[in-house]
Amino acid sequence: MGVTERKEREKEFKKSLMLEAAEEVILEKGLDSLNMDEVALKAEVSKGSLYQYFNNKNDLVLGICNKATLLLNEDIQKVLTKDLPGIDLVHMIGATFMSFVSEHPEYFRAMRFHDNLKETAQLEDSTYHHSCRDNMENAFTCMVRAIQIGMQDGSINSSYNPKELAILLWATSHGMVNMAYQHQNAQHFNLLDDLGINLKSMFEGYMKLIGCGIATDEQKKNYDSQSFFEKNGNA
Amino acid sequence: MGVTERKEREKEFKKSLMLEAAEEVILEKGLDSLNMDEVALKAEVSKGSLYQYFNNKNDLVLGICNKATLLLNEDIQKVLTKDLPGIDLVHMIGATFMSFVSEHPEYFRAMRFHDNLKETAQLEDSTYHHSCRDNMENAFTCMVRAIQIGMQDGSINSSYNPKELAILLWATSHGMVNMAYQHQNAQHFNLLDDLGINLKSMFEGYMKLIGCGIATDEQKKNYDSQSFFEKNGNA
DNA sequence: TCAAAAAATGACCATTAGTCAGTTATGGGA
DNA sequence: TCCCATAACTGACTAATGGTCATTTTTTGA
Repeated sequence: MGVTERKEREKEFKKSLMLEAAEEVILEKGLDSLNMDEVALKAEVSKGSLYQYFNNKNDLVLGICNKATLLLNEDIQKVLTKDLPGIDLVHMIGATFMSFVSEHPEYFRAMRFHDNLKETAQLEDSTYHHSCRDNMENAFTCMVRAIQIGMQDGSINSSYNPKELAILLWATSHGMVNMAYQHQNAQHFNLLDDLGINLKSMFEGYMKLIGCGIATDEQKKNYDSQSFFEKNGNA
Repeated sequence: MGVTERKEREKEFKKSLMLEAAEEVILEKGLDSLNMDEVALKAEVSKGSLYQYFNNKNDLVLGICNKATLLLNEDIQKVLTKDLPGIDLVHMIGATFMSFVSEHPEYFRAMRFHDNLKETAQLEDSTYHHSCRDNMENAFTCMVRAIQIGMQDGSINSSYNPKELAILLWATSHGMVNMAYQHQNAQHFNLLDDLGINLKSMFEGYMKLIGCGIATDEQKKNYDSQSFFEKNGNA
């Protein structure tokens, strides 16, 4: 028969239409003023139908976050296929994240929404939570891989622990991307206003910073390489 | 008489009581489930009174953000009074931010709320918006000063533009602080779970990163020092 | 053609931000 | 001390919106 399979496909298709309607609303009015009645109207279904496909409003937004993390993860994985020194892969992963957010601000909003929900207990009743988390973990693993490649080919200082370094790069690049997002999307974000900003070259500045550091050579001997994580196994 | 002055003081005092009530609610239930009825109840005033002191719910949260930014700014300014090399001042400013967020998660939430509102038009009808912005700008200026001091005393590489470097450090340290916040406050934030984390030493890792960079010496000659901002004045 | 199952609907409910007409408290002048 | 004008306070009310569910419509397979 294959009826159930066909229904499943149709269901997924209808879901995707509803997600697209929601994305449009977010692009137009922002995530804060997303409301279910409007999504239903835009998707040309009733509110009740909407709730047949999504558990609740959070679930709907996490559905968008799921698309976002899938897309980002795909882009980042593609970077790892390139035959380049590890440091360049790290660079490209960061640049990929940067342009992803610039091109899809509504996806970044959905991803921040997911981060915010992590503070609450409401995450469990979404079908998308685990998928979003897995996608981001996968992307993070790509960063670790790029670092490991760099340590092997001699382009990245191998005195770091790869995963620990990945965490630092993950956190700092999120900070950069977030600032870029705000500069692009927030009317009241003034920090960069009195400087002519080119986001691409600001990111290059970031890469230079983590590449070379800010200390003078005289200072550098004061730094050592010990891990910043507690060792679990010792007394 | 001084009656109006006294009334003004009393009004400020009552405002502060209401803000404290709101902070308690945020600490207990999180910012998302903050509701005005509960704040009114906790502050032992009617809802109507609450709205006589604050324009709306956003205004109330920005009132907390105002306290937060005042406090943070005060802490950061104190750092600049120390007689230390500039690089150490930068270090201390970051560490100050880090422990501020760790000790006052509800204040950090309010600050993120403010950042989020910057994307909307709703900011104008808050009395606190400009104050919050000024406080953060002030803290940012402290970072610039610390960098300038470091360039003069030879502890920071002076090939950077101080303000541009401050922006990079501002963004990246926000990223670090945000990750630390999530690790401490979000049940569903798993990224650091399989590592024993000590936030203080993770921050040291960050300082080492921006201090020394990640590249090998061989790689470093590939970086140059050009500004990442467009020059405004040229053709 | 028909009955059972699945899907869709929108009126309805509950919560909560924000309002406002009416009440109470305050302060200064007679 | 009384009185009234002003300021402060109150909570019932409205509007908006997330979420539900009894009913209707559509689909399916015999």
